[in-house]
Amino acid sequence: MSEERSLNFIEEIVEEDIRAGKHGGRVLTRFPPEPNGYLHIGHAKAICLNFGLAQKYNGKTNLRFDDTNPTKEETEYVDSIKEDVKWLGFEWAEELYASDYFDQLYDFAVKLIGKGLAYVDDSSAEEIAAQKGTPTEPGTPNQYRSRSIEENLQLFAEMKDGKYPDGAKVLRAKIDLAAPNMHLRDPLMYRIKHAHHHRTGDKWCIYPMYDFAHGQSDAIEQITHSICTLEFVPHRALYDWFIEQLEIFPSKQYEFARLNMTYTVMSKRKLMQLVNENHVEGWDDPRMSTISGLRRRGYTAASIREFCERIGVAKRENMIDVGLLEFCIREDLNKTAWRRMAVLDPIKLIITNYSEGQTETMHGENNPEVEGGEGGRDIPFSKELWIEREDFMEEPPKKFFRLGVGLMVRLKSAYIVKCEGFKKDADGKVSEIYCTYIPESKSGDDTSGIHVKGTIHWVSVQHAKTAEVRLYDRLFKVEDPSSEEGDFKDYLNPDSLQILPNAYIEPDMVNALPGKGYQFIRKGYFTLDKHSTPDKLVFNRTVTLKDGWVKKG
RNA sequence: UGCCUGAUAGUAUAAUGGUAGUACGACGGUUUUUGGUACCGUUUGUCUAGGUUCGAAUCCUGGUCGGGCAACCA
Repeated sequence: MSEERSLNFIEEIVEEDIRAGKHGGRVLTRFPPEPNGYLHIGHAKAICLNFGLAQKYNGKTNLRFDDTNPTKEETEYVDSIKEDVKWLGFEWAEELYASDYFDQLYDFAVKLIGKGLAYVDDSSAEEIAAQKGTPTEPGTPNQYRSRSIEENLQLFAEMKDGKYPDGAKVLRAKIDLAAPNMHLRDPLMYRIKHAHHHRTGDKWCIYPMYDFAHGQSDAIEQITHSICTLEFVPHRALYDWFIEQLEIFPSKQYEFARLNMTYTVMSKRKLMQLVNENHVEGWDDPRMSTISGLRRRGYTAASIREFCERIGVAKRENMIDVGLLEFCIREDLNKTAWRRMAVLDPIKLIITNYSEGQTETMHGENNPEVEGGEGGRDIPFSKELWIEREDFMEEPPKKFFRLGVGLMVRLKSAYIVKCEGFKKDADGKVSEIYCTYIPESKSGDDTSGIHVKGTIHWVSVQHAKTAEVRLYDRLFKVEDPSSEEGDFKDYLNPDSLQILPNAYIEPDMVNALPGKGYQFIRKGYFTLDKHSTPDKLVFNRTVTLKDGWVKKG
């Protein structure tokens, strides 16, 4: 197959570089998360991009933790990030940390001071902000800007040695206070933070800023293509400036548009708020856009990779319909999930002409999408069955292919039945449905000659097992909660989780495997929740089946 | 008022001066022991005004609209 697939703009850059013999054709990318939260589907896009690029062009990818702010970073996050990247199916060449380079970064800073390109500033944060000017007015230099190299060297060493409290001094690059690009107006390189670092402990009390750590780390690792999101475009000039002045490996930064998805939020800050304020059960709540949440919900790694492939990579702002993610998981699960029957909202159906106490064993295949069905399982059948309440109507409309008095349906993998009547309880609610079955219509051995439009699922009352089933809906009521008036949490969907404590499942489901997807026929795809136990089975609905039946009138 | 970016069906994404294509969605149909799947079909698009050219989504100029930038965050 030589199916021609078009390249995205980053692949074009890489191919051009390879063609030009840049770096001897070597490709080395990196995925550089800050370990201050859990990874979400937006990170998955970056992961697939970075690792995918390396795979495609015989390169490698480093996993580098951008841990330059000790007050926000924790080992718990490091561990979850590694787990998520692995689960997505990628292997990094090296596991690295920006904090591994603190000594080297310190030397880089000394070098810049020595070149007269950095100075220690005693101003407060407010003063520095004020002196930076505004986008339309240039900044103004202060008295510290003209300190001698010797004085700067000494002061910076003292900063490192812990002689000053937090905020007393910073190290700044001496570039241009009138630069149109605000990031070039003498940006901060180091700040004092007497804080414990999750890896370097108390060794340091000064920590480099992002701009004086990221590009330098890229250069140290000899990253060829440093890919990040659009908000870093204005940082690129600084990225290049430091590399040039330091005379280190010329890594290049390229930017793509981050992923936005409808009906969710995609920033660690907001996701953390949802967790901390208990709007969700945790970072891995199945409604969260986190990788761990999607995994617990029943999404497969393959479906997420496919999603990242389909959304593409470009430089324009985008808002992806969450429906595309749902399409990807349905497409995957349709081919792999075993079919089972479960009744979520039960009502009893009694077959009046079926003998009391009689049972039969029906057979159902595991997966009709696969040749041979991938084997099958036995399904016990008896006089009393649970069926879905919505599969019966007292006054069915014209195209209702389910039950109503006088209507016939096929019970999946069993007999055709005809509805003869029903009973209501004291509240006027339908409590039992009465049918007769057609003995000649047994599945696989049907000589009745009868053809019905509808097939419904069922579970034998005396053989049914119970399970808790959790139905998830979108977390927010609006497409883009972040762009709405007021707080994004005002737009949370109050009905995003519906718990059904007593659903009936066919007995074979006690053998359900954790991590495997099942299709509850006609209801959707489900998977075992992490809190499920043999005594109390708990299933999460991953996604519904596409519903082509639109009620009319 | 400055600088940086971007603009192609509803949503994404191709077409790299030469027939505007693909996917998801929507709509309609065929098949079906899941109103699922599969298959077939239909629908809708180059922000705008000029210019260059035999020919412009693509190149040039002006405008319009969107996003980002003034954290001791990344």
